Amino acid sequence: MATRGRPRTFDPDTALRQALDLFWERGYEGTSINDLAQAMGIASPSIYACFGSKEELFRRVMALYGATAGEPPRRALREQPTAREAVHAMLRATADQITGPDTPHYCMLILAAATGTVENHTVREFLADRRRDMHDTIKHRLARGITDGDLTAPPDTLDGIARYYTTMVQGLSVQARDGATRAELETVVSCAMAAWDTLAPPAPPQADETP
Amino acid sequence: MATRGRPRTFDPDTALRQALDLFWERGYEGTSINDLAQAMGIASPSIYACFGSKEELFRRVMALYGATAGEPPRRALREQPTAREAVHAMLRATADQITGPDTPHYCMLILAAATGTVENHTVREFLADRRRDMHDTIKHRLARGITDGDLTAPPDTLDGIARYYTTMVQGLSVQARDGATRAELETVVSCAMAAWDTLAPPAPPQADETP
DNA sequence: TCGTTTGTTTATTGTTCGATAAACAAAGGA
DNA sequence: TCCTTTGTTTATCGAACAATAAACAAACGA
Repeated sequence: MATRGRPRTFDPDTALRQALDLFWERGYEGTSINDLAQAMGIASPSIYACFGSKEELFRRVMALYGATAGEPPRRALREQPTAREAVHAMLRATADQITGPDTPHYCMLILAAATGTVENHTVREFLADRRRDMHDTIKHRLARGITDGDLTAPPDTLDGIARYYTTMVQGLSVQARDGATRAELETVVSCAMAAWDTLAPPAPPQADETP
Repeated sequence: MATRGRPRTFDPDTALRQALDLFWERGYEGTSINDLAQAMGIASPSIYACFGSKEELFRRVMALYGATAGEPPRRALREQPTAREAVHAMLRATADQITGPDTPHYCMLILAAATGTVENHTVREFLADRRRDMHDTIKHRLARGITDGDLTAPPDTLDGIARYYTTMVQGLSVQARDGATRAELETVVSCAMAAWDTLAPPAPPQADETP
């Protein structure tokens, strides 16, 4: 049972990318179905047939956003050899991402639905959940630093340090939204990293390592 | 020419406070005129007669917000004796403010209109202007620290340091919105202050300093 | 070819949006 | 006592909102 019925005249992935562009620019509530239909090049019934509802479309869009724009900071966190380098690279990747020439200057996850009507509460909480995931991801990376031996912070401080750098990422998004340049964000990142050695002193004798 | 015509049956200041409560909860676009009329206890034509339009009402509300909720952080910045204490107290006052028991857990200035429809662009820029004022205010306080002799940072780093602490304040708002407690914000503030001595070494022969 | 299935097109649905017109009410000035 | 002024009340305005019903179109299986 493969292809019964009239074939679709548009590519859902392409349409999703076009929806992403518009949601990114105007946020969830600032984007109407009519605007979306026009940007996606289809009529509104096709949106509902393919994606279900405005909220479901937005969730699909956010998945795409996470897999594309959200990937560089996450990769930095994952691939850098030490916790310090990982956090630093993540902050720089974030600064890059939110000052790109072809996209709005902020992180969708943070500003696309911060406040709004009562009826859209579930959408805001959906984004809030993803933001809380950011904190967990950073915290786990710090814990890995302890396991790897490149980080010697007291384990009970990890949550606070992770929250501190999460807060930085979220603040950077507001800064970029308000017109801060990439260079200005770099100074902020440098300040944020200046706290590192106080918060997490480097491991003293790093001679022999790697079992 | 004093009081001609029918006297007003409501107190504009009280109505403004009630409008503040609702705008604070739902943001600019999330709050409708009907909602406002109900919360203010008057009919919508009275809103227009007294305040002009939704946008003008919101600007009045934000002035009230700045004079009330916005005052403690500003006062901390103004009244603390050293730049370091001023910034630290400002961060703590901000954390207090955005985790209060009777108000939404975020700063209106930062999250009440982050994204939205094209037609409300002027409202978003109005808030963005006020946020840029935050940066200027902090920067001037740092400059005063140099004049007062309690701060020995290179003058060309003041903008970056000010932007760093502005970014912190803005990030804290997102954290509180997502449910971070006052205690959790305190750990973030501590981390933020850990960067201070690296960024701005304390003046050597200065008498006082209180941890 | 014909019936079934699926997608698109067209035309709306009822609701809510910000904002007003018109009628009515309460005050001062003459 | 009118007349003017100002505010409230009532009833909307046209536009935009998210979401659909119904009619039409294009594919497959038989």
